[in-house]
Amino acid sequence: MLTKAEQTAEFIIQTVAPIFNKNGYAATSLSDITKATGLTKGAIYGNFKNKEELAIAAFKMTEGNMIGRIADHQALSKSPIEKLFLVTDFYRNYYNFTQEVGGCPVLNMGVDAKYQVPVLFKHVKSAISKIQNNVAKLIDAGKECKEIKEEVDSMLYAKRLYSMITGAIFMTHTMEDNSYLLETMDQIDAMIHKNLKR
Amino acid sequence: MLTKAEQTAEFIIQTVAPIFNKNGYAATSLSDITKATGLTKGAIYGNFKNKEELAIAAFKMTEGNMIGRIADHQALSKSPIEKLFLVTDFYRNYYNFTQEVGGCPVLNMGVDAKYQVPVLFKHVKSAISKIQNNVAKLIDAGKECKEIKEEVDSMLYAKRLYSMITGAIFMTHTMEDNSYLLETMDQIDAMIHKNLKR
DNA sequence: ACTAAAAAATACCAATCGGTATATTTTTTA
DNA sequence: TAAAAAATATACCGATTGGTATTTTTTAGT
Repeated sequence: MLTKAEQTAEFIIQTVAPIFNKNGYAATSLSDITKATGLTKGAIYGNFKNKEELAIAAFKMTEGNMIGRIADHQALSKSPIEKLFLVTDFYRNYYNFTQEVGGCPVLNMGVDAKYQVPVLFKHVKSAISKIQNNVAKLIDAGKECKEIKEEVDSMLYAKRLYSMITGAIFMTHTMEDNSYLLETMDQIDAMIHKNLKR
Repeated sequence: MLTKAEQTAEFIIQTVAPIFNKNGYAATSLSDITKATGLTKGAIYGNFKNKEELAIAAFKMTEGNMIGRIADHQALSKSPIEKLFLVTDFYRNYYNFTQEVGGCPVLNMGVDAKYQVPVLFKHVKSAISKIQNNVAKLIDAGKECKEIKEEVDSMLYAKRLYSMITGAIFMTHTMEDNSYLLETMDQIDAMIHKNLKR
């Protein structure tokens, strides 16, 4: 059973995560946080050391949730190459998904935290590495079960894939046009068929 | 001849642009601005209505400068398809180029201004449109002089191209790894050769 | 060189910032 | 159910925020 404090901490994180994600670290004030949660500074600082720690906790929660959802979606197939297609399939709905959390946390915090919140920025980098490594492992697994060409550079394609995805996320969010995301996923699927599939 | 005020305004913009670009709008304070310029608030507010107007002026300057450099680089060839290759060539050096100005203004401000500074955000969107339209026009010109296949959707490819570029910019900046940019430009060049070239 | 106008510096404003010490309330345990 | 402990609220802190009114300095025209 969760203690009261654990419940409150979780509630604060859930409430505050989209605010940090939308507005960025500096533009999110303690009064934004107390207003949104209906709690006072006492409750906030009783559960978190300071604003930075809260922002990091919020990012980690959103990131974990996101990675969890990708993993769940990948579980729909046993085949590595099919899991790859399920990744693009996941990102096809990413515009809707990110509306609830106020945009892509990796993109937003990658830009926002870089010169402002170095510790948070490290978490962003490690989130990117996680996702990329997941894709690279998928490609390697695909090689082993003869679905994917032996000669493909798995890390190169993992980086290509995630770079294209991130670009599409930025473009659909700033141009408010989902076609970037959809188009890019088609493009990636074609790339998988042409360059990876054996 | 420029008046004193015009000189000062220009100096302020030049000094302040990289700061806004790095730190974002909210995280750039008036004291950051006065400290960097060596001027006082009186001088700042004598030349700009408020912080927002200054941030917009700074973005427009950096954006104009960037677009100007792309245009200059494109001028190295008369051939539309060669100009396309010169675009990727430009972005191959983008990591160095953006170090001086503190990152990519379109990416940084696109993320930063979205929920914070709507007017600035509009300028970002229009900057993206400008670049994309430039690429689309290049493709159209390439069709007319029989360098590029008649059937290619020029706007589709312009969007693809810029989306990939932006993704690469984000990735090299946050992972601090220039290979994303270089790799993506190779990938785009290959795409031009395979899908666009006649 | 003198003067009018423009520009920049100074001094100030209320509001808000992140954070803390203390008091009060709520929860847990005996 | 009473006491101890945990959690939350209150009240406050100095520093900083963006912005303005006023004074001083600098520039430009004659």
